Amino acid sequence: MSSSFLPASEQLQLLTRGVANCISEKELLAKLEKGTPLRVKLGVDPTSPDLHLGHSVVLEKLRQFQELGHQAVLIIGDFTAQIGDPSGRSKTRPALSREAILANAETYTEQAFRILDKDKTEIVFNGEWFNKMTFADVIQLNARVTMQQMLQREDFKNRIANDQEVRLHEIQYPIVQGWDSVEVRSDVELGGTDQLFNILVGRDMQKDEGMEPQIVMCLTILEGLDGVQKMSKSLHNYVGISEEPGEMFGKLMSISDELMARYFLLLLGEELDSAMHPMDAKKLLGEKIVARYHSDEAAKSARDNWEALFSNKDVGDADLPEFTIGERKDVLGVVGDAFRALFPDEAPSGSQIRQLISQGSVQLEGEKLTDIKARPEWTAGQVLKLNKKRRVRIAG
RNA sequence: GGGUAGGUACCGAAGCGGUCAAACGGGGCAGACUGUAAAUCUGCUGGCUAUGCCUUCAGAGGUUCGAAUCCUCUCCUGCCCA
Repeated sequence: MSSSFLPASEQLQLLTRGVANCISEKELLAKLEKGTPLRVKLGVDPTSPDLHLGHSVVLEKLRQFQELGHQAVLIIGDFTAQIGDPSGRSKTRPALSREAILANAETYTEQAFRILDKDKTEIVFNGEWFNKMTFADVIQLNARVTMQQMLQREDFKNRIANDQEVRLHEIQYPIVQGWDSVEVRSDVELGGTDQLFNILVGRDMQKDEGMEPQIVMCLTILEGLDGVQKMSKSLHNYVGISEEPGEMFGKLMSISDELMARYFLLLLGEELDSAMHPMDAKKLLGEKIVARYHSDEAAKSARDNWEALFSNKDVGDADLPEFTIGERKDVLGVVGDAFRALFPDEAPSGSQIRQLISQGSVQLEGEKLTDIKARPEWTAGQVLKLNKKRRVRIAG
């Protein structure tokens, strides 16, 4: 068994690549040298059903552990999700219903296994132990940490400094999450740098229980498409890992050059080739990421299609969703119908559509349609541009 | 429990009887310029069957020709004291 492991020092080198914070490498090396599979914990909150590239950074690291022969322990925080992780938050999180959490957990794991090796992953729900606790147990748990420790956290400190509320259940979060480490007897815990505090609490609790404390491994937080805030669904700056190839590629093409370099590093583990034209580099990034979650062919065609649409403006044979003109033939009606039919999730309001039209965003074969009441001759095969990202082909 | 400051659109924040769908900033969207980059300039940013109509300024009532603005009660939050 142990013979199948790479030498500990080699493993260490691989594992610490791209890691922002490791406490401590020395201890990790010692654990690796034992030659037995390590239990690597990753706690996830099923608060949002869609996994995106931001989550992928840490999942990729976990997979790396798996590849080296270690045991991944994925904790679904069905219980903790009801508290809501206050990390990096300036406000209290809304609590989720039990049903929503379970449904999210389902889609979450399904997506996580696009990255992780399912056969080498142990999945546990932390409700398993927390739901059994009595109030007395909870008090006991709370007795292990001090108020001062909890208040040391950035998030709380900031909120207090800004006269914003901090609710008591929120300061329970690190305690609860830390206890997970004791329950699963983790050797290593992964998380974003914003999880440092939480993970350290787990380490303390293990020590308290007489266990060998877990290694803390924090990965850099991936910025979202805006390049400023962290990638998150609620900020609408994310690329979902199960998004369509074209969608993925398009989103990645809209990022800034600066951010592109970060993505190369954090998502691909590569240094950006500065000799490359930024545009080409970005296309390469897009292709590689699409290839990772779909296929090489999908990546190639996403790129070709994108280039046809946006670079060459040769819309002729680009692959576009087809829209069949309905009852309404006026510009306002057609644009509204097209959004509702093909992009219902992002359909703008009537007023917003009016704006798109009057501001020249809506174009038929490159010609701006600025009159909402106009009734152009809609001909099959023509390309109607709705907004910056969306175009449709008029169906016959 | 006492005192005190507050609750305004996506966020921050003005407004304190009419000219308020509500200044300003951020964010977002759109156009020009580009590489669907950045920077810059410009416009827009409650909804609708749209030269008008409807619903908003924590909630419920009230005063008034007229309220985000005044009064009453209720709910919520910060800070100080206990």
